[in-house]
Amino acid sequence: MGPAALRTAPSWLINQVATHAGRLVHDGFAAHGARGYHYRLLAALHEHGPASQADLGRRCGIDRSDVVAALNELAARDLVRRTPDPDDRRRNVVTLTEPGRRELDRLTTTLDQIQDTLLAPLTPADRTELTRLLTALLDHHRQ
Amino acid sequence: MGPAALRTAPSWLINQVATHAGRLVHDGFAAHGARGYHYRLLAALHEHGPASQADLGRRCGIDRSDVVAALNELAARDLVRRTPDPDDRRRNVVTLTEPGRRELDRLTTTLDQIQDTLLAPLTPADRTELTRLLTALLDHHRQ
DNA sequence: CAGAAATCGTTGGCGCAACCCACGATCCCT
DNA sequence: AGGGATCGTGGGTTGCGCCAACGATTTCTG
Repeated sequence: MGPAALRTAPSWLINQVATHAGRLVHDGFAAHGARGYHYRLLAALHEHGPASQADLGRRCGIDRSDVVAALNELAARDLVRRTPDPDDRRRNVVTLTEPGRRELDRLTTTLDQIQDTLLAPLTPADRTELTRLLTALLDHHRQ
Repeated sequence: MGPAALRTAPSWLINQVATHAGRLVHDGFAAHGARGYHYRLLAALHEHGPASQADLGRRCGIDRSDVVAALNELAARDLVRRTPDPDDRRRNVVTLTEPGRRELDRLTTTLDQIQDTLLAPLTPADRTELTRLLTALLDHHRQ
């Protein structure tokens, strides 16, 4: 699959692997009625505590407008609570609920299993090496 | 950017790097009025010669219906020619035109430069290693 | 302190990639 | 002669990443 001129291009390889990984994550999350944005938001809330929507967006690298939609869906399932911020009436304070924390745990478990599936063909040393290389790329291309 | 729980997950790292790479490719191709599908189709035509649309789709891993749209755009710019197949009237024979070959050359040059930009922080040995690891993942996840 | 500038939540939109389904036309195999 | 597969095409959907604009509010600043 894919022209030979591309099969050796790292940008192509990365894209293909990312597509496969994305399918795994998508399917795994879909079984819980969730998607990537939901997990990111729940995880960010769990790690740094309640935050405004704009802050959440910055933490997760999600656009403010997309945060709105994802939070609507999370709030509809009571995984998250939106409260007006008394100190700044422009803001909402978003809080992780107890069901939200449990759902996050389930999604995290799913995600861990996916890592194993994804990295199945690699030795532990190779996995470390891959992480190192990807991290180096990411750090460099992040200013 | 991104919850800490994700920052070490390979699926996340791969996705982030793929997003950066995708932006580079997108911008580079956009300067030529092209996108990923266009390049893939042109490259496949150049490598294996004329083909039916369905064959092209299989070569490139692009859905038949998406091949139609992309070929419409390529044909409108005379980069590709669609001819009814005399041996099978269901099929079109898609051919790379001379302008198409030249455009492919330009896109290939652009893509090569992008690889350098993308892999800038890695030593030659690291680049080889990254390619090896990604290829291993890709091979494994194709049954 | 008043007015300008920035921020926040929200709505609505765009593009790309990857899919799916259904149709009529055509071909292939029994 | 039929049934089943294949082909091109048109119509959708989803996820993710963006951008523009708006009214409400807060902060900065002159």
